[in-house]
Amino acid sequence: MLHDPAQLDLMFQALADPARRQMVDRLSRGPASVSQLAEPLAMSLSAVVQHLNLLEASGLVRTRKVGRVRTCQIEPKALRAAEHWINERRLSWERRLDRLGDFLAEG
Amino acid sequence: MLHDPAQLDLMFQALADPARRQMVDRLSRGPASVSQLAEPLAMSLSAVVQHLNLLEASGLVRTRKVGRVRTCQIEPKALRAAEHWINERRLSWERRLDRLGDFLAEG
DNA sequence: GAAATAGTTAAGTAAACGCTTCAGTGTTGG
DNA sequence: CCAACACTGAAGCGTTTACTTAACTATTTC
Repeated sequence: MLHDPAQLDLMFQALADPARRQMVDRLSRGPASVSQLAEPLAMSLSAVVQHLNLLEASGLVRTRKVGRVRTCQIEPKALRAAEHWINERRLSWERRLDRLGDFLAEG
Repeated sequence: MLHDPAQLDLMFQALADPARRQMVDRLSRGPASVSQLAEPLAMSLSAVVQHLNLLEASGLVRTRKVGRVRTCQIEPKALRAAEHWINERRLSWERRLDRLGDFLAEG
């Protein structure tokens, strides 16, 4: 589910925006309400909610509403999926370089 | 240089587009010319060049022109920087969960 | 040196994005 | 019950993005 390309697409798109990365950064230190997420950002609460909805649609953040406050959490599994995508490509490249090195050393 | 927030911004922005990720994926298997990068993509060569310029500006890809062909390579250091950003946030969250578990286990 | 190749650049366009404001909804405290 | 609180949703607006086409440059090849 997490490795499906559409979800990956949403995740990388979500991470592309500085405000959303700042929100993820804040959430990495612990859960927060929408207002708490909004506090350090120089934009309206409404804008923050829109960013939050994207983050949630991407799977990077899970939220839960109790009473009138929506509490937000990071979803580490989703972060790991994005991490993994990058890691695989980098390793693929580095392994290729290693093989090339071995080949040249054999000469 | 690589951890400067502006560069990180460019990297995540570059990775946000499916076509550009496909190009990175292709390059993870070895160097390629612009035309080779373009071949599997359903868009004009011109569009591919524009994507490539973004990838290069972000630091994710390095290119070098010899004669009339521009050869492209992945820059693993840049991939690692993006990977690292995500990894730090995920670990921060997971460490927090661990401490919480320890605290509850102590009771 | 003419034609094919490989890429570049500029201009234009439609759609997506990131925001704003404003008018709500549901929740809680006094 | 009513005011403050914590969001939510829709409409609108200027900017950026992802393309396109077309005209161009520089290099090979024949």
